Amino acid sequence: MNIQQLVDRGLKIKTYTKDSVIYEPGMQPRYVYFIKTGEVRMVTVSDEGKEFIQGVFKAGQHFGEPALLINRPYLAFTITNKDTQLIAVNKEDFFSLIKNEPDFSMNLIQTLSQRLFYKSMMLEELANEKADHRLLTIINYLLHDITEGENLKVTRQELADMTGLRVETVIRGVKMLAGKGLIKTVKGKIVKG
Amino acid sequence: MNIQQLVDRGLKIKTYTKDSVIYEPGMQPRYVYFIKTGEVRMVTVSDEGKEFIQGVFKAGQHFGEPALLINRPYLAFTITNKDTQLIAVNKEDFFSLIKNEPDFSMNLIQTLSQRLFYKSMMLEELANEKADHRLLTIINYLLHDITEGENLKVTRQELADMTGLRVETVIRGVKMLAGKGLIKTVKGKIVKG
DNA sequence: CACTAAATATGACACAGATCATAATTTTGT
DNA sequence: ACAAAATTATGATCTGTGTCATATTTAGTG
Repeated sequence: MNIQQLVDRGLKIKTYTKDSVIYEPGMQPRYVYFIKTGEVRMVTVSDEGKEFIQGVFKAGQHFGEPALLINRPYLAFTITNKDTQLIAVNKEDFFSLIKNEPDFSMNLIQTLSQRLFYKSMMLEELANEKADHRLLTIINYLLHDITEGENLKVTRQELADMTGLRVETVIRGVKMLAGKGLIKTVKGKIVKG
Repeated sequence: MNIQQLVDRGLKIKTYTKDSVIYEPGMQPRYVYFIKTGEVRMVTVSDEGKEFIQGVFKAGQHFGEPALLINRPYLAFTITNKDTQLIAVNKEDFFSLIKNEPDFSMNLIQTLSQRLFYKSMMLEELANEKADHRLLTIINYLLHDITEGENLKVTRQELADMTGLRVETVIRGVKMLAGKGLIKTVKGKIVKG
């Protein structure tokens, strides 16, 4: 099932401006959201206001399935990173997608597996590893998605919010890793290759 | 799909004694494991030998799907907590289960969703929260599975390995939480109610 | 019931990373 | 090309939890 097919079925496209909140912790889930254009981040926020990035979702992807499927209130905020168009698919329709479209079902299983893999990796890092190790792991993970010579389009703050560290620690850590030759930086940007 | 049906199909039951390693990090996954009897833990281990418990799986459950489904080497060890009987289902059979048994497929999706939920919760805790908060969160999570008056059958070491803390910190933390009346303990055991 | 092993407990000290303050650099918008 | 904003950078402290050492209590075994 892709976006076009959902549109063909007559589902409405909702438009959100950058930094809109789609849902927040405690809300009872009613939809799965398919992203037509734009990008969202899923973040949990501590009492002291510190953010942790649970995931980032882009055009063509969907989010919010787990809470809907196990019928539990959301744990996280989901917030648009850019102007974003979403299609909200209700519970009934989503369940029938799973039941009636084997390809979609298989795809969903693999998507969930991938997310589990990432979270397992990060849990190990947060539970057991120090700042430098955490940073190197995420950076290498993110470098997979880009080509030689390109640079990572993430700020130190975002790296901090993915690793549970503070910006200052990330800044010092990245500098140290670059010094040791474990990563390459150009004008502060982390570069692949 | 349940264990009996797998046996009926002629799949072999393999027996492992307590503390046997089923698979370890780096190995290429070939099977999904269904547990007939016993219990296994999935743990990642840091360079310094510190364990983190990624999950515990009991009779009737299966494990090892994500790595197989996305075709990536294991991140974790899986080790039996007791004498355990397993049925190893190969990739082909597992994929055909998903394709041909809609109920199994739906069930798997919900299982994966539940695991994601747990991991998201723990990531937030490890990234943003201090020892006491982490402890209270896990303890409350574990208390869900037992009835009033019963006590948690986990050691402080196991709590430590689930939260990324050290035993001593868990011991002090549990004592503190009990002192504040946030949890109840009897002879050191954490009791529900 | 005694003996042993495992789990819980407690104190003293060390240290990675948080926190706070302030500055330099790079990016963005007009 | 310039100003404002965002990001990166750096130094000085503070602090929660790790580390180490040793003791006490509880559980398990013949």
